[in-house]
Amino acid sequence: MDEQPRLMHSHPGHAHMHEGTGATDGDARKQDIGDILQQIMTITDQSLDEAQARKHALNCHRMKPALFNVLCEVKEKTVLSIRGAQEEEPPDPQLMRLDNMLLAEGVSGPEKGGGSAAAAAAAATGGVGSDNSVEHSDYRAKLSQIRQIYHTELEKYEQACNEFTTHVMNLLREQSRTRPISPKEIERMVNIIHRKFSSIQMQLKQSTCEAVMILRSRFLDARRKRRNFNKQATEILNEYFYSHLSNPYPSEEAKEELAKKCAITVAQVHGSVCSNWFGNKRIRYKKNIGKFQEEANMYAARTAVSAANASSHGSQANSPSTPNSAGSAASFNMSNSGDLFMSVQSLNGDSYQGAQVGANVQSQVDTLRHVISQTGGYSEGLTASQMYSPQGINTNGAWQDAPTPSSVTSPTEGPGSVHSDTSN
DNA sequence: ATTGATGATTTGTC
DNA sequence: GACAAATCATCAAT
Repeated sequence: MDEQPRLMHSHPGHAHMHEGTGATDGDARKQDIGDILQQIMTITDQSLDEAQARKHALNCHRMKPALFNVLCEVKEKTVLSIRGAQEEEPPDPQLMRLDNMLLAEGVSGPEKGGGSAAAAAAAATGGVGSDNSVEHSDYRAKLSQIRQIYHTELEKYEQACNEFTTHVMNLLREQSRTRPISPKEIERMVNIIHRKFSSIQMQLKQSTCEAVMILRSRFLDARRKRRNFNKQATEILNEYFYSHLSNPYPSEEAKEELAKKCAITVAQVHGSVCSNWFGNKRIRYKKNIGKFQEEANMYAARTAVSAANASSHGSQANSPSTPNSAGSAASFNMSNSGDLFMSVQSLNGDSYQGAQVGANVQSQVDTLRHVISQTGGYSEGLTASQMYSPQGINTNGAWQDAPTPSSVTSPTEGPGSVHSDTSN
């Protein structure tokens, strides 16, 4: 600013002739610019009170009502056209999809902290599948983290949206004093704002969905990561399987019981693991019985022992001298087993003695039958077909229609390379 | 690295 | 919904 005078005075004698006009003219212009700059510099200070004053002045202007009416008329015409162009847009399918997914994943939707806590507690007290439940809780922790972030962000957006909306509405209301603004227009504006914010929300939802998907792929899909059952678990399952060989379909309760006994992972929900196991076992056993012969013998023998021991408690005066499986099994000849079987049938059918008793005996019979078929394998087909009538014992023809253990192999040649199984 | 065993999932049927 | 069958994917021994 103070350069101007210096500039002026630095060349005093240069332009003699035009000194008068030129100097005064330039001086004035520069003074104007200076004023303008000054105004610009102070405009922020003015804007608050001075603008308010001006606005007030305008509102009080005598021409104002007339002008306002004119504006209203103009507006009337344009609003019509605007109203025509304005349409209700349906809910975005993309957004709906995201919403549904978030709901399904438990990110949005009702808080279920109590539920998950209860589940965790149950898993803990159940004492089963420590590693899997740990994995699961890890997953849940991550999920709830995502959930929390999502909610705080959403809330932030919501708040910002509301703030902005009220701000705009105030502004519009204020302006409506000087220019005609219908409530409809305000509403429209609010809609526009909401749409903008919802598009931001959609981005949030999108990224949340992505995060959840990644989490899923890292944890839940890792459920495919196989952990072999421990020996004890397989043993228990095998025991059940081979002692119910004629009908290896454990009931819900049985499955639950087995799952509990096996202490297999938390995935035992609804005994699905058991179902898997029995499904696999059935199919694989049936597919290649020879391969399972040894195992079958082992378990059959083992359960036969316990069965024999158990029954020796009662009327059956079996000497406890030899807990040898072969011995006890061999002690039953064919007719005997048949009788026993028949008695079991009648017992099952007639009496209310309690399901467990029947099932117990039944499993013993299964086991014994198996052992007998193994030990007395020399008379093959005849014995097998005569020994028990499969149709009678099981309600499910499918399993029994498949090759029966007794009729297929003899133990000596069984395990190794009996069947040239092209099936595998 | 290969391979058999095995738990889990998918697909189709009833 | 349960099951069988096929298939996938991993484990574990070699």
